[in-house]
Amino acid sequence: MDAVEYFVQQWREERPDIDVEPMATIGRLSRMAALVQVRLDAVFAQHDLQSWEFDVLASLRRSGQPYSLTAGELDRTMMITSGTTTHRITRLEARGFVERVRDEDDRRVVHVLLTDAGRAVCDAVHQAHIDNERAILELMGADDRELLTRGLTALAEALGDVPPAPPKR
Amino acid sequence: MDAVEYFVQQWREERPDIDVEPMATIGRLSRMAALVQVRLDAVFAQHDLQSWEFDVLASLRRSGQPYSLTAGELDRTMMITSGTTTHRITRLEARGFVERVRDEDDRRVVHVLLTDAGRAVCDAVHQAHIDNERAILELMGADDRELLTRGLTALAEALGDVPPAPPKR
DNA sequence: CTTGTATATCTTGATATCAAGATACAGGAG
DNA sequence: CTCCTGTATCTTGATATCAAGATATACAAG
Repeated sequence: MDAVEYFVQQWREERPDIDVEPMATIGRLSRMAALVQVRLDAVFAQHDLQSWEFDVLASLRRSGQPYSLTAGELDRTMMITSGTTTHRITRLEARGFVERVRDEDDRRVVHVLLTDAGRAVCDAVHQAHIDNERAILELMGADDRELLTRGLTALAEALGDVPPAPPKR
Repeated sequence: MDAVEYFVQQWREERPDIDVEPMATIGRLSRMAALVQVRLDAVFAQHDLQSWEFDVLASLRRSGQPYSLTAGELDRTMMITSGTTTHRITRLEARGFVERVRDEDDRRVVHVLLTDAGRAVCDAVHQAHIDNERAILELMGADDRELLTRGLTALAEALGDVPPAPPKR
Protein backbone atom coordinates (compact mmCIF):
# COMPACT_ATOMS: atom_id res chain seq x y z
CA MET A 1 0.00 0.00 0.00
CA ASP A 2 1.41 3.36 -0.97
CA ALA A 3 0.92 6.57 1.00
CA VAL A 4 -1.91 7.89 -1.14
CA GLU A 5 -3.81 4.61 -0.89
CA TYR A 6 -3.67 5.05 2.88
CA PHE A 7 -4.99 8.59 2.65
CA VAL A 8 -7.84 7.38 0.48
CA GLN A 9 -8.74 4.81 3.11
CA GLN A 10 -8.77 7.48 5.78
CA TRP A 11 -11.09 9.64 3.71
CA ARG A 12 -13.45 6.74 3.04
CA GLU A 13 -13.94 6.39 6.76
CA GLU A 14 -14.21 10.07 7.53
CA ARG A 15 -16.11 11.26 4.48
CA PRO A 16 -17.94 8.28 2.99
CA ASP A 17 -20.20 10.78 1.24
CA ILE A 18 -17.39 12.04 -0.99
CA ASP A 19 -15.86 10.02 -3.80
CA VAL A 20 -12.16 10.71 -3.35
CA GLU A 21 -11.10 8.64 -6.34
CA PRO A 22 -9.75 11.66 -8.29
CA MET A 23 -7.60 12.57 -5.31
CA ALA A 24 -5.79 9.24 -5.58
CA THR A 25 -4.49 10.03 -9.06
CA ILE A 26 -3.74 13.70 -8.56
CA GLY A 27 -2.30 13.16 -5.11
CA ARG A 28 0.13 10.65 -6.53
CA LEU A 29 1.04 12.96 -9.38
CA SER A 30 2.10 15.62 -6.94
CA ARG A 31 3.89 13.31 -4.51
CA MET A 32 5.75 11.46 -7.24
CA ALA A 33 6.92 14.70 -8.81
CA ALA A 34 8.28 15.78 -5.42
CA LEU A 35 9.97 12.46 -4.67
CA VAL A 36 11.56 12.30 -8.11
CA GLN A 37 12.76 15.88 -7.81
CA VAL A 38 14.73 15.02 -4.68
CA ARG A 39 16.60 12.36 -6.62
CA LEU A 40 17.29 14.65 -9.53
CA ASP A 41 18.58 17.36 -7.19
CA ALA A 42 21.05 14.91 -5.68
CA VAL A 43 22.83 14.35 -8.99
CA PHE A 44 22.86 18.05 -9.86
CA ALA A 45 24.32 18.77 -6.43
CA GLN A 46 27.20 16.41 -7.19
CA HIS A 47 28.04 18.78 -10.02
CA ASP A 48 27.56 21.90 -7.91
CA LEU A 49 24.41 22.81 -9.77
CA GLN A 50 20.85 23.63 -8.79
CA SER A 51 18.00 22.03 -10.63
CA TRP A 52 16.79 25.39 -11.91
CA GLU A 53 20.27 26.21 -13.15
CA PHE A 54 20.35 23.09 -15.28
CA ASP A 55 16.88 23.94 -16.48
CA VAL A 56 18.11 27.23 -17.91
CA LEU A 57 21.33 25.84 -19.36
CA ALA A 58 19.53 22.89 -20.94
CA SER A 59 16.88 25.13 -22.46
CA LEU A 60 19.57 27.14 -24.18
CA ARG A 61 21.63 24.10 -25.12
CA ARG A 62 18.83 22.22 -26.81
CA SER A 63 17.73 25.29 -28.75
CA GLY A 64 20.84 24.74 -30.89
CA GLN A 65 23.31 27.25 -32.18
CA PRO A 66 23.81 30.04 -31.39
CA TYR A 67 22.51 28.76 -28.04
CA SER A 68 20.49 31.86 -27.46
CA LEU A 69 16.94 32.55 -26.32
CA THR A 70 15.26 35.75 -25.25
CA ALA A 71 14.23 36.24 -21.64
CA GLY A 72 10.61 35.90 -22.68
CA GLU A 73 11.25 32.63 -24.46
CA LEU A 74 12.84 31.33 -21.26
CA ASP A 75 9.76 32.41 -19.26
CA ARG A 76 7.54 30.33 -21.46
CA THR A 77 9.81 27.33 -21.85
CA MET A 78 10.37 26.99 -18.12
CA MET A 79 6.84 28.01 -17.06
CA ILE A 80 8.05 30.70 -14.69
CA THR A 81 7.30 34.41 -14.28
CA SER A 82 9.44 37.12 -15.84
CA GLY A 83 10.75 38.17 -12.43
CA THR A 84 12.07 34.69 -11.78
CA THR A 85 13.72 34.62 -15.17
CA THR A 86 15.49 37.89 -14.46
CA HIS A 87 16.76 36.45 -11.19
CA ARG A 88 17.95 33.23 -12.79
CA ILE A 89 19.78 34.98 -15.59
CA THR A 90 21.48 37.31 -13.14
CA ARG A 91 22.71 34.40 -11.04
CA LEU A 92 23.95 32.41 -14.01
CA GLU A 93 25.61 35.47 -15.48
CA ALA A 94 27.49 35.87 -12.18
CA ARG A 95 28.71 32.29 -12.53
CA GLY A 96 29.81 32.98 -16.09
CA PHE A 97 27.43 30.45 -17.65
CA VAL A 98 25.33 32.90 -19.67
CA GLU A 99 25.60 36.42 -21.07
CA ARG A 100 23.01 39.10 -21.68
CA VAL A 101 22.99 40.70 -25.13
CA ARG A 102 20.59 43.52 -26.00
CA ASP A 103 18.83 43.11 -29.32
CA GLU A 104 19.94 45.76 -31.79
CA ASP A 105 16.65 46.02 -33.65
CA ASP A 106 14.33 45.85 -30.65
CA ARG A 107 16.02 47.34 -27.61
CA ARG A 108 13.41 45.86 -25.27
CA VAL A 109 14.60 42.36 -25.98
CA VAL A 110 17.41 40.63 -24.10
CA HIS A 111 19.10 37.66 -25.71
CA VAL A 112 20.45 35.19 -23.19
CA LEU A 113 23.49 33.52 -24.63
CA LEU A 114 25.07 30.31 -23.36
CA THR A 115 28.81 30.82 -22.84
CA ASP A 116 31.37 28.14 -23.62
CA ALA A 117 31.67 27.53 -19.87
CA GLY A 118 27.91 27.19 -19.59
CA ARG A 119 27.76 24.75 -22.44
CA ALA A 120 30.61 22.73 -20.97
CA VAL A 121 28.86 22.42 -17.63
CA CYS A 122 25.58 21.48 -19.24
CA ASP A 123 27.15 18.79 -21.38
CA ALA A 124 29.19 17.48 -18.46
CA VAL A 125 26.09 16.94 -16.34
CA HIS A 126 23.71 15.84 -19.05
CA GLN A 127 24.62 12.18 -19.35
CA ALA A 128 24.68 11.68 -15.57
CA HIS A 129 21.29 13.34 -15.32
CA ILE A 130 19.74 11.15 -17.97
CA ASP A 131 21.29 8.05 -16.44
CA ASN A 132 19.76 9.07 -13.13
CA GLU A 133 16.35 9.47 -14.73
CA ARG A 134 16.69 6.12 -16.40
CA ALA A 135 17.68 4.47 -13.11
CA ILE A 136 14.60 5.94 -11.43
CA LEU A 137 12.30 4.63 -14.14
CA GLU A 138 13.96 1.22 -14.13
CA LEU A 139 12.83 0.78 -10.56
CA MET A 140 9.51 0.01 -12.25
CA GLY A 141 8.83 -2.74 -14.74
CA ALA A 142 8.90 -1.98 -18.47
CA ASP A 143 5.14 -2.41 -18.73
CA ASP A 144 4.49 0.08 -15.96
CA ARG A 145 6.89 2.58 -17.50
CA GLU A 146 4.87 2.34 -20.68
CA LEU A 147 1.61 2.91 -18.81
CA LEU A 148 3.02 5.90 -16.99
CA THR A 149 4.40 7.50 -20.12
CA ARG A 150 1.18 6.98 -22.05
CA GLY A 151 -0.92 8.29 -19.18
CA LEU A 152 1.20 11.39 -18.71
CA THR A 153 1.25 12.07 -22.43
CA ALA A 154 -2.52 11.88 -22.51
CA LEU A 155 -2.72 14.31 -19.61
CA ALA A 156 -0.35 16.68 -21.39
CA GLU A 157 -2.62 16.65 -24.42
CA ALA A 158 -5.69 17.11 -22.24
CA LEU A 159 -4.18 20.14 -20.53
CA GLY A 160 -3.01 21.58 -23.82
CA ASP A 161 0.66 21.62 -22.90
CA VAL A 162 1.90 22.77 -26.28
CA PRO A 163 5.45 23.87 -27.06
CA PRO A 164 6.08 27.52 -26.22
CA ALA A 165 7.70 28.20 -29.58
CA PRO A 166 6.40 26.88 -32.89
CA PRO A 167 7.69 23.33 -33.58
CA LYS A 168 10.19 24.19 -36.31
CA ARG A 169 9.98 27.31 -38.39
CA MET B 1 2.64 17.29 -30.08
CA ASP B 2 3.04 18.27 -26.46
CA ALA B 3 5.80 20.47 -25.08
CA VAL B 4 8.00 17.65 -23.88
CA GLU B 5 7.78 15.88 -27.23
CA TYR B 6 9.13 19.06 -28.78
CA PHE B 7 12.02 19.20 -26.30
CA VAL B 8 12.85 15.59 -27.09
CA GLN B 9 13.01 16.43 -30.78
CA GLN B 10 15.37 19.32 -30.05
CA TRP B 11 17.65 17.05 -28.05
CA ARG B 12 17.69 14.41 -30.78
CA GLU B 13 19.11 16.98 -33.16
CA GLU B 14 21.57 18.52 -30.75
CA ARG B 15 22.66 15.42 -28.84
CA PRO B 16 21.97 12.39 -31.05
CA ASP B 17 24.51 10.51 -28.92
CA ILE B 18 22.28 10.63 -25.81
CA ASP B 19 19.07 8.65 -25.47
CA VAL B 20 16.75 11.20 -23.92
CA GLU B 21 13.82 8.81 -23.65
CA PRO B 22 13.75 8.87 -19.81
CA MET B 23 13.55 12.65 -19.91
CA ALA B 24 10.28 12.44 -21.80
CA THR B 25 8.54 10.64 -18.96
CA ILE B 26 10.10 12.49 -16.06
CA GLY B 27 9.86 15.85 -17.79
CA ARG B 28 6.14 15.30 -18.25
CA LEU B 29 5.74 14.21 -14.65
CA SER B 30 7.16 17.49 -13.45
CA ARG B 31 5.33 19.70 -15.94
CA MET B 32 1.98 18.01 -15.39
CA ALA B 33 2.32 18.35 -11.62
CA ALA B 34 2.97 22.08 -12.07
CA LEU B 35 0.11 22.61 -14.52
CA VAL B 36 -2.34 20.71 -12.36
CA GLN B 37 -1.24 22.64 -9.29
CA VAL B 38 -2.19 25.92 -10.94
CA ARG B 39 -5.72 24.64 -11.43
CA LEU B 40 -5.99 23.37 -7.88
CA ASP B 41 -4.74 26.70 -6.53
CA ALA B 42 -7.48 28.50 -8.44
CA VAL B 43 -10.25 26.70 -6.57
CA PHE B 44 -8.56 27.11 -3.21
CA ALA B 45 -8.15 30.82 -3.91
CA GLN B 46 -11.91 31.10 -4.45
CA HIS B 47 -12.22 30.00 -0.82
CA ASP B 48 -9.46 32.33 0.38
CA LEU B 49 -7.14 29.42 1.02
CA GLN B 50 -3.62 28.51 0.00
CA SER B 51 -2.90 25.05 -1.27
CA TRP B 52 -0.57 24.36 1.66
CA GLU B 53 -3.24 25.49 4.10
CA PHE B 54 -5.69 22.95 2.75
CA ASP B 55 -2.94 20.36 2.89
CA VAL B 56 -2.59 20.85 6.65
CA LEU B 57 -6.31 21.05 7.36
CA ALA B 58 -7.05 17.98 5.25
CA SER B 59 -4.28 15.98 6.94
CA LEU B 60 -5.85 16.68 10.31
CA ARG B 61 -9.38 16.15 9.06
CA ARG B 62 -8.80 12.77 7.53
CA SER B 63 -6.93 11.52 10.60
CA GLY B 64 -10.33 11.36 12.30
CA GLN B 65 -11.33 12.43 15.76
CA PRO B 66 -9.94 14.12 17.72
CA TYR B 67 -8.51 15.70 14.53
CA SER B 68 -5.08 15.97 16.04
CA LEU B 69 -1.59 15.15 14.81
CA THR B 70 1.80 16.02 16.24
CA ALA B 71 4.07 18.45 14.42
CA GLY B 72 6.33 15.56 13.49
CA GLU B 73 3.48 13.56 12.04
CA LEU B 74 2.60 16.57 9.89
CA ASP B 75 6.23 16.79 8.70
CA ARG B 76 6.10 13.25 7.46
CA THR B 77 2.59 13.30 6.03
CA MET B 78 3.21 16.44 4.02
CA MET B 79 6.82 15.66 3.09
CA ILE B 80 8.16 18.97 4.39
CA THR B 81 10.87 19.97 6.86
CA SER B 82 10.16 20.69 10.50
CA GLY B 83 10.84 24.39 10.02
CA THR B 84 8.18 24.60 7.36
CA THR B 85 5.73 22.80 9.60
CA THR B 86 6.35 25.28 12.40
CA HIS B 87 5.68 28.12 9.99
CA ARG B 88 2.49 26.56 8.65
CA ILE B 89 1.09 25.85 12.10
CA THR B 90 1.83 29.39 13.24
CA ARG B 91 0.00 30.85 10.25
CA LEU B 92 -3.02 28.60 10.63
CA GLU B 93 -3.13 29.25 14.35
CA ALA B 94 -3.27 32.98 13.60
CA ARG B 95 -6.26 32.32 11.35
CA GLY B 96 -7.92 30.30 14.10
CA PHE B 97 -7.97 27.06 12.11
CA VAL B 98 -5.68 25.04 14.40
CA GLU B 99 -4.46 25.10 17.99
CA ARG B 100 -1.20 24.00 19.58
CA VAL B 101 -1.48 21.77 22.62
CA ARG B 102 1.60 20.60 24.51
CA ASP B 103 1.64 16.92 25.33
CA GLU B 104 1.38 16.36 29.09
CA ASP B 105 3.44 13.18 29.19
CA ASP B 106 6.13 14.21 26.73
CA ARG B 107 6.65 17.97 26.88
CA ARG B 108 8.67 17.97 23.63
CA VAL B 109 5.62 17.02 21.62
CA VAL B 110 3.14 19.51 20.19
CA HIS B 111 -0.30 18.29 19.24
CA VAL B 112 -1.85 20.29 16.43
CA LEU B 113 -5.58 20.32 16.86
CA LEU B 114 -8.11 21.22 14.18
CA THR B 115 -10.55 23.82 15.54
CA ASP B 116 -14.24 23.81 14.68
CA ALA B 117 -13.57 26.74 12.37
CA GLY B 118 -10.75 24.83 10.71
CA ARG B 119 -12.90 21.79 10.22
CA ALA B 120 -15.70 23.90 8.80
CA VAL B 121 -13.40 25.50 6.25
CA CYS B 122 -11.90 22.17 5.27
CA ASP B 123 -15.28 20.56 4.76
CA ALA B 124 -16.61 23.59 2.89
CA VAL B 125 -13.80 23.42 0.35
CA HIS B 126 -13.44 19.69 0.09
CA GLN B 127 -16.23 18.86 -2.34
CA ALA B 128 -15.29 21.73 -4.65
CA HIS B 129 -11.70 20.58 -4.61
CA ILE B 130 -12.57 17.00 -5.45
CA ASP B 131 -14.92 18.16 -8.19
CA ASN B 132 -12.10 20.23 -9.59
CA GLU B 133 -9.76 17.25 -9.59
CA ARG B 134 -12.39 15.14 -11.27
CA ALA B 135 -12.95 17.78 -13.93
CA ILE B 136 -9.23 17.87 -14.66
CA LEU B 137 -9.06 14.11 -15.05
CA GLU B 138 -12.16 14.02 -17.19
CA LEU B 139 -10.36 16.11 -19.76
CA MET B 140 -8.76 12.75 -20.60
CA GLY B 141 -10.55 9.63 -21.71
CA ALA B 142 -11.42 6.94 -19.16
CA ASP B 143 -8.82 4.59 -20.61
CA ASP B 144 -6.07 7.14 -20.29
CA ARG B 145 -7.08 7.95 -16.71
CA GLU B 146 -6.70 4.29 -15.94
CA LEU B 147 -3.24 4.17 -17.52
CA LEU B 148 -2.13 7.24 -15.62
CA THR B 149 -3.36 5.96 -12.29
CA ARG B 150 -1.79 2.56 -12.77
CA GLY B 151 1.48 4.08 -13.93
CA LEU B 152 1.68 6.49 -11.01
CA THR B 153 0.79 3.77 -8.52
CA ALA B 154 3.57 1.61 -9.90
CA LEU B 155 5.98 4.51 -9.53
CA ALA B 156 4.86 5.07 -5.95
CA GLU B 157 5.59 1.44 -5.16
CA ALA B 158 8.93 1.65 -6.94
CA LEU B 159 9.97 4.69 -4.94
CA GLY B 160 8.77 3.12 -1.70
CA ASP B 161 6.25 5.85 -0.95
CA VAL B 162 4.80 4.20 2.14
CA PRO B 163 2.37 5.81 4.57
CA PRO B 164 4.11 7.88 7.25
CA ALA B 165 2.11 6.26 10.04
CA PRO B 166 1.31 2.55 10.24
CA PRO B 167 -1.82 1.71 8.20
CA LYS B 168 -4.23 1.10 11.07
CA ARG B 169 -3.15 0.23 14.58
C1' DC C 1 5.19 63.98 -35.50
C1' DT C 2 2.29 62.79 -31.63
C1' DT C 3 -0.34 59.96 -29.06
C1' DG C 4 -2.03 55.73 -27.41
C1' DT C 5 -1.61 50.93 -26.83
C1' DA C 6 0.97 46.77 -26.66
C1' DT C 7 5.06 44.36 -25.42
C1' DA C 8 9.73 42.94 -23.06
C1' DT C 9 12.23 43.15 -19.18
C1' DC C 10 13.26 44.52 -14.61
C1' DT C 11 12.19 46.06 -9.74
C1' DT C 12 9.99 45.77 -5.38
C1' DG C 13 8.00 43.63 -1.51
C1' DA C 14 6.05 39.58 0.42
C1' DT C 15 6.26 34.75 1.44
C1' DA C 16 7.10 29.73 1.52
C1' DT C 17 10.66 26.81 1.84
C1' DC C 18 14.98 24.59 3.35
C1' DA C 19 19.45 23.56 5.85
C1' DA C 20 21.68 23.86 9.92
C1' DG C 21 21.80 24.53 14.42
C1' DA C 22 19.55 25.69 19.02
C1' DT C 23 16.63 24.34 22.72
C1' DA C 24 14.10 21.40 25.58
C1' DC C 25 12.90 17.09 27.08
C1' DA C 26 12.96 11.75 27.54
C1' DG C 27 14.86 7.61 28.98
C1' DG C 28 18.47 4.37 29.88
C1' DA C 29 23.18 3.17 31.97
C1' DG C 30 25.87 3.30 35.72
C1' DC D 1 21.03 11.07 41.03
C1' DT D 2 23.98 12.21 36.93
C1' DC D 3 25.39 11.77 32.48
C1' DC D 4 24.72 10.63 27.79
C1' DT D 5 22.32 9.91 23.74
C1' DG D 6 18.34 10.37 21.08
C1' DT D 7 14.25 12.88 19.74
C1' DA D 8 10.67 16.81 18.93
C1' DT D 9 10.11 21.30 17.94
C1' DC D 10 11.58 25.83 16.99
C1' DT D 11 14.85 29.55 15.34
C1' DT D 12 17.85 31.73 12.13
C1' DG D 13 19.51 33.08 7.81
C1' DA D 14 19.51 32.38 2.97
C1' DT D 15 17.08 31.89 -1.32
C1' DA D 16 13.74 31.00 -5.04
C1' DT D 17 9.50 32.33 -6.33
C1' DC D 18 5.46 35.19 -7.41
C1' DA D 19 2.27 39.27 -8.03
C1' DA D 20 2.05 43.79 -9.15
C1' DG D 21 3.79 47.61 -10.90
C1' DA D 22 7.70 50.41 -13.11
C1' DT D 23 10.43 51.40 -17.11
C1' DA D 24 11.69 51.44 -21.75
C1' DT D 25 10.71 50.56 -26.32
C1' DA D 26 7.92 49.43 -30.57
C1' DC D 27 4.41 50.39 -33.68
C1' DA D 28 0.02 51.78 -35.60
C1' DA D 29 -3.45 55.41 -36.14
C1' DG D 30 -4.46 59.85 -37.01
